[in-house]
Amino acid sequence: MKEDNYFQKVYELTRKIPQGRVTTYGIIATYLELGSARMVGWALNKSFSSDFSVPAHRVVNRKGELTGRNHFPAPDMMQKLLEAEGIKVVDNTVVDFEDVLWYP
DNA sequence: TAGTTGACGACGG
DNA sequence: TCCGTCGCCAACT
Repeated sequence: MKEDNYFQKVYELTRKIPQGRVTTYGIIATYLELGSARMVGWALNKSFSSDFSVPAHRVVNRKGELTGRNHFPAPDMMQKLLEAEGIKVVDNTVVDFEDVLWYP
């Protein structure tokens, strides 16, 4: 079990996302120099199997859409978690996306 | 060992 | 402006 691989870096950065804020796969990929946003999605997918403490619901695509909700235990879990933090979600998309967007 | 998949992003028509 | 295609790179089968 390597703790210093890029998967762990994604988890660590995701945990740093403040409550009530969101970020995108592309931002994480660029910040960690992963080379591809798909790697971030893959890492977060695996995060459910390795570490449930990763707030993956705060990571969306560049449009602000909750594309990852289908990979949660419940499809509406992601939206409920975001709304619980004060983020408005309509039609699986974050309202005022740029306003709540967080940069590392 | 090689091919396919995948929670995306950028670019072109 | 919207839709389709290509590229990214590691994990899985």
